[in-house]
Parts: sequence; C-alpha cells; structure tokens
Amino acid sequence: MQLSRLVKFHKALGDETRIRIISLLKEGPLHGQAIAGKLGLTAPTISHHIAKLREIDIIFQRREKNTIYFYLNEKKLTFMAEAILRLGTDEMKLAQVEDEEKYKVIKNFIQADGSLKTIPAQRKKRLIILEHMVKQLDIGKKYTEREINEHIKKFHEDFATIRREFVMCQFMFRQGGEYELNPKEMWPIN
Amino acid sequence: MQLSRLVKFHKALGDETRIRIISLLKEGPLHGQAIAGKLGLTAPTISHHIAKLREIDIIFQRREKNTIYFYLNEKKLTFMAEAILRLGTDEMKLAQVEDEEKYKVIKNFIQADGSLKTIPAQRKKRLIILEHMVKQLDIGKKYTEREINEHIKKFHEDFATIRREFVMCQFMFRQGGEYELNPKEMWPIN
DNA sequence: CATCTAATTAGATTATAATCAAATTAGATG
DNA sequence: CATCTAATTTGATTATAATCTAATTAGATG
Repeated sequence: MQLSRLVKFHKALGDETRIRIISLLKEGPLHGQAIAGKLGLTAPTISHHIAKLREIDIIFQRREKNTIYFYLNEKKLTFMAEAILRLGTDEMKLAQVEDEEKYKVIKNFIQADGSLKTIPAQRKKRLIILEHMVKQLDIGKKYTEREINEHIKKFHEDFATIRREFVMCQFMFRQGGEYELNPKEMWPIN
Repeated sequence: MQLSRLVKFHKALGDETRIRIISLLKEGPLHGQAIAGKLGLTAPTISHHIAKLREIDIIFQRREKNTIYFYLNEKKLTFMAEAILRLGTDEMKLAQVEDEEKYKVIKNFIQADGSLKTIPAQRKKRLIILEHMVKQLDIGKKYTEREINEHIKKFHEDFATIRREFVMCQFMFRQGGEYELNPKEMWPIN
C-alpha cells in the first residue's frame, strides 16, 4: 500500500529525534557528525533519520570537501505542515493535491467556481490540469461520449479538444464509443 | 519516556486511518460505528484511533442517547499543525517549551537577557528552571566543573548551589571530576 | 592510486503500534 | 432491575521502525 504523502510527512515528524534535528537545522545547516554529537547518537542513526526527512523533501544538502551540510527546506515544511488544514475544505477540491507544484498550477488556472480560466499552453501544466479534471471521474466506470462532454463542460466550453487530450495523453481510453479511465500507472504524470 | 506534545501530535497524524477519520470529521460529527462502516474497520479499531486523537486533544464528543458523536476540534488542530513552524522562533527560546505551565514559570523567572531573576523557592518551579538551564547542554558530552560553572553563570551568580542542584535532582551526574547529562528518563520532570 | 574522512548501507535487536475477536463497561429505556 | 446498544478494554498477533555495530561506499587529497 502506497502511503499518502501527508501520512508519510506526519509519520516522519512523529519521532523525537527527528523533531530535534529539525529544531537544530532551523538555526542553520549542520553536518551529520555535528548532529550526532549534539544529540548523543551515532552517525548511522542520523543518516537514517536524515533519509526520512529527505524523503518528505524538507531537507536538502550541499557538499563541502568531505563534509555534507544538511539544510532545512522551510518553505516545504510550511506547506506540508498546513496541508492537514486544507484536507477536504472545498477550496476547489484542492484537498487531494499534496504536491506543491500541482497546487500552484491548479491555483492559477482553476477559478473559484471550479472552472478553467484557460487551457495551459505548456505541456507540463496542461497535464496537471487534465489530471485534475480526470480525477473526479470514477475508476472502472464506463462513460458515454456525451457524459464525458458534460463533465468537461463544467470546466471549459471546448470539450472536444479536452476530450481528445484525455485520450491522447493516456488518461482515458475509448472502446466502442465508450470512455473509461486508464489505470493510474499509465497516466503521464506522477 | 515521556514524549513531547509535538512529537505525539505528529505521531498521531502519521497513520492513514487517523488521517481518514480527521478527513471524515471535517465534514461533520459522526459516531463510532458510522466511522467503522465508512472505513471498513471494526469498532474496537476505531475506538483505539479515536483515543489517540483525543489524547492530542483534537477530538471532543457529545452523547446523544446511546450514541456518542465525535467532533473535530479544528482550532486545536490548526494550532498544533503550525507548532512545528514556531519551533525555535519564539522570544527567549521559549520555543522548546511546549507545556503551558512551564512556559509561565520561565516567563516569570527568566529575564529578557536570558538570565535568572531569582532561584525559585518552590521545588516544582525550581525544577522547571533547572531543566530550562540544563536543556542547553549537549547530551553525551562530558563537561569539566569549570565549564558547568561558566554555563550556569550565564543565568545566575550562585553557580555552586545550582551545580549541586543539577546533580542532586538527577539532571546530571558526576564522574571523576567531570559532569554529564543524565538520560531524560531520569529527570524529575515531564 | 593510496589513503583519509564522512556518510551510508546491512544486519541484528528491541520497542512500538495497528488490528481483530472476545469480553466488559456505560448509559438509556422499557 | 433487566435488557438493549454502542463504546471500550483485554489479549494476541503481526508489522513497523529506532538504534546500534560492523562493513561498505563516495569524494577529496597527497
């Protein structure tokens, strides 16, 4: 089972040693052995914890000679810490969006009523928006073309273009006039 | 070992089931069996998780006939979620103080420059202040008596009394003229 | 390329915790 | 007070993860 990013984030912070590391790094970058010294733990233990903090993307590092300095990514920390507060608040269903990059794009292109301002020209952004629209459809359900059109119209008038993009980008496939979601592994995103 | 409140909070959120419960309760109160049904788990399991969420104080409940409805305490959730961001930023390192009682005592006895107004006469308050002073030392590091004295002098001139208190109250131990922090489990506080 | 330093990985141990079935408790109500 | 319903506690099982020592890897530098 793939843990959601939000759970992983909090699991990572749910450890005294890691909170202390964060607390230390707030004052500035440090290298592994310095952290180990300050916390009275061994270097491998610190490595282990740094790896967990890196996984949730709140740590980055720079090498200086033999020594690697660890930095706290405070922006990301803030974003993730507040994610739980956005859970389910309908602020245009941004709830499910756990990724900062996607969050920004959706924030820019989706208006307060949920509709699409314009179709993003950049492929990367377009994919994010297509995924956003497609995510509200049910897995395994077969849709008629008319149903797909209606769904898309909630976002944008040019349903034909977007419907074709759904298929071309592998979000959906078409079989005998009906449309269905592809498994997520086939999506050109994530 | 007494976990800090912040760690406990994140540990509680570091579980998929509990995140889902929070997500459900954001839409409104629910009773145990309803939650169990929605999540496909048994009632005891929900009881277990609700207990953890109650421990971190983000759930409260109201009884209605035989049924207990669980509510999300969103205010507290917000406060706690943002606590990690305040770590280390507060006036005179009050940051690390997660306990309201300790906060007040430190506020009363520690002056703006970080030094100690007077040594509290009440044992309970004295312990809080001793802990505050001792917390700035490194775990596992050996200190000479002179180093300890210098550290204490940053707070109060009567370093001898305070140094003796450190040992008597089990914050530190002395071995061959050197001083070292005891493990936190031995501290007479928390 | 030999060697040094710091970080990481591997493997073992131990502690913590998620889940369930079964037993128990706490209120409500006839 | 007998009984019903929903919640909780107990005890067992299983999975996860924190930490250490020992071994290995990755860069830097002579």
